[in-house]
Order: sequence, then C-alpha cells, then structure tokens
Amino acid sequence: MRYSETHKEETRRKVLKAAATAVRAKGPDSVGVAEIMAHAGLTHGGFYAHFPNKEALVAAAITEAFDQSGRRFARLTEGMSGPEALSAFVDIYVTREHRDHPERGCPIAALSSELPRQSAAVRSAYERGVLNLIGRVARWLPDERKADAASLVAEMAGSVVVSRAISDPEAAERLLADARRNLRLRMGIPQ
Amino acid sequence: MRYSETHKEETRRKVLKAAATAVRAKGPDSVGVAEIMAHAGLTHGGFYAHFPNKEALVAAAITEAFDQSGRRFARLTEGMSGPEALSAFVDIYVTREHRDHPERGCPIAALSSELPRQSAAVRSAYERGVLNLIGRVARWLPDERKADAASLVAEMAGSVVVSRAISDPEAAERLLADARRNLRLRMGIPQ
DNA sequence: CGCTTAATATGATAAGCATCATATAACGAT
DNA sequence: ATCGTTATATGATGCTTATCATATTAAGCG
Repeated sequence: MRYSETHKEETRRKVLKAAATAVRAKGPDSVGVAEIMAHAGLTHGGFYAHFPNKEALVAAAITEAFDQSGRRFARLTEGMSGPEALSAFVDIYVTREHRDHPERGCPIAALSSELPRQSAAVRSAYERGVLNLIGRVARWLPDERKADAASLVAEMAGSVVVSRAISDPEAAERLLADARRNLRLRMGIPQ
Repeated sequence: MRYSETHKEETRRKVLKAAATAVRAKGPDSVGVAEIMAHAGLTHGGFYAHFPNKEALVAAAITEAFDQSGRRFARLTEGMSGPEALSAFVDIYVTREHRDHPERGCPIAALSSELPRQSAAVRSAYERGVLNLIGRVARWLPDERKADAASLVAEMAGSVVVSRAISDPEAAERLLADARRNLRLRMGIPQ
C-alpha cells in the first residue's frame, strides 16, 4: 500500500460532495462527469477508479445530498420538543434562502420532476431519502397527526418549487409566508 | 401557393402537440427534435421550417401544455359555483391518474424542478402558465381567501410530485387523499 | 400533362459526453 | 535514493443530437 490508507476514500468523498452539489444545481442528466471531477479538483479519467459509472455516482450523490440536509436538520433542531422542531423545520425549509439555492437545499425541491425518469437505482436512492424525511417529520408530530407527514412534506417541497417559478421576489416571498402559516396550522403549532 | 393555405399551419400544430406531450414525458433537455418530429409523423429535417430552433419549440410546447390543461379544467368546471369548481379541480388534479401520467398532466408537476435551469424564454413561458393557473384558482376563491391561491397551487403540485416518488401505490394514494382533504379545508369547502 | 414552388426528407457536420486504454506521477517501503 | 504500486491524467472512441445544406416530393396552375 503506497498511498495512505485513507487517500482514495478521501478523494471519493470529495467527488461525492462535488456531485451532490452539481446534481442539485444542474440535474442528473445535464451534469457531466468531467464537470464534477473538475469541481473536485481532478480530471475526468480518474473517475472510474471511484465509481463504476455515472449512474452509480448519481445515486450515491442523491443519498449524500439527503444525508447532508438530514444532518443539518438534526443539528438545528437538536434537543427541541416536537412542535419547536417542526416550527424550526418550516422556518429552514420554506424560505427565500432555500428557494434561491437549490444546489445546497433539499433534493426533493431540486430534483422532483426529473427523478421519475431516472434509472431504478437512482429512483430508489431518491425514494429512500423522501421516506426518511417523511419519517423525520412524523416523529415530531403528535400521534393523531402522524399520518399527515407525507402530505406536509409535499406541501413544503411544492411551495419551494413553485416559488422558484415566480420571478417577482415579493410575490414569491408571499407564497412562502402563506405556506409557512398554513403548515403551522396543520401541525397544530400556535402562530 | 401550391399546398393548401392551412397545410403548414396544420403540421406546425401537429409538431407542437407532439412536443407538448414529449416535453412533459421526457423533460425539455432529454427530448430530441428528431423524436418529436417522428411523433408528429415527420422527419427531423423539416423542423426548421416551423421553428427557428429547439428552444423556441420548447417554449411554445410549454405554453401549449398549459393551454391544454387550462381548457380541460375550464370544460370540466363549466357553469359551476366557486366552491364546486374548486372541489372538482382538486379531484382532477390531486389523483393517481395525474400521478401516473405526467405527459398529459399539469406542466408544473411535470417540469417544476428542471425549469429554473432553462433559458429565459422558456422560463417566461412557464411562469406565465403558473401565474395563469394561480389566477384561475383565485377567481374561484372567496375574497378573503384569494391570497392563498398560489400556496394552494403549490400544495397541489407538491402532492402530485412527491407522490410520484413513492413507489408503493397505496402509500401514494394515502398522500393524495390527505392532500385533498387539507386542500378542501383551506378552500373552505365542507368535506 | 408538364412546371413551378412550397414542404418535407436525406444526409452531413460539429459539438458534447460517457467510457476506456494507456501513460505519467506520487507515494512509501526498502 | 530507487523501485514497485496505486492513483490520477491524457488522449482516444463511439454515440447522441442540434443544426444546416442540399435533394426530393407533392400539389395546384397554365
């Protein structure tokens, strides 16, 4: 073993992180292997030492993106009660910041419409992420509302995604504010 | 004038209809000019007699897709009162049928995530369609709820889009049913 | 019935991209 | 310091696709 034990694993992680950003920014099909490698500070040829093909990278990148935002949510809601955590979650997710930065946001909002057309492996990585997020929300909800988790996630993602279509920033912000209010209502959180 | 007056216009419309379906089915970037022309019963070369380039076709196709579903909604809610129309709209939009057929459904649900990356001309055709749909919903709502129209459309689109990520048909249907119930609540429609 | 012209088809070109074969470089053990 | 090995780079290859140049076909007119 000539290179350090961890060297290859480290570059793999660099590639993966670059991919997680690039896939959200440009979409799985429009992003190129060479482009991702360049973002990781490498050239395209070495790619196949780390992943068998582009599809495997995309699937791994989607998982990584979900993990990233999952860790972020966990960190920012640590030690909170259910309602507090839900309220904080809404304030992180349904925002202009999220609307304006798909590349570091939730993969659902970044990839929703093109994912159904991806390969089975990619779709399945995506579905795992979606179900995880729904599960996270359900854990915060009181028992009698747990069943709403999926629909709440859908409302959050839909708000961000539609707000991206609206070029007027104030109209977009109004949409997001309305959505936040309605979400809190559905979650049983006092306004 | 050798061909009939209307001949060229008719083929243009055939190409446009094929494009409106294909763009929703495969996305603006993954669909090919040749593929669309083939669906219209033509070969790729003649394309440039009808549109200056692919971008113009995509923009026109998105407008056409919004028009198609707009006409459909108008037809199916004709003569209804506001609440009746809203209820019917929810029952048309937030359904398994819509989840399973993006190619003939709402362009928001089919294209939301990849549209922000398109050219200005395409985005603007899309935005017009989104705002039109929001306006249609607003017209049906009572005055005190009109401001919610955008957020309601976002919830509907989000529900369909997230339900497409869930492979279990029953879980997907549950999400849609929850969304329909909540939407009616927000619209002030008795369940 | 042939001729003209608009509409469509055929075929070429060039660019972009995933993948792979081969070359080079970095590293640590000796 | 040198060598062998592993990681990365360079440079094809083949395929797909938008676009365009040129050829062919269809339809109505004289």
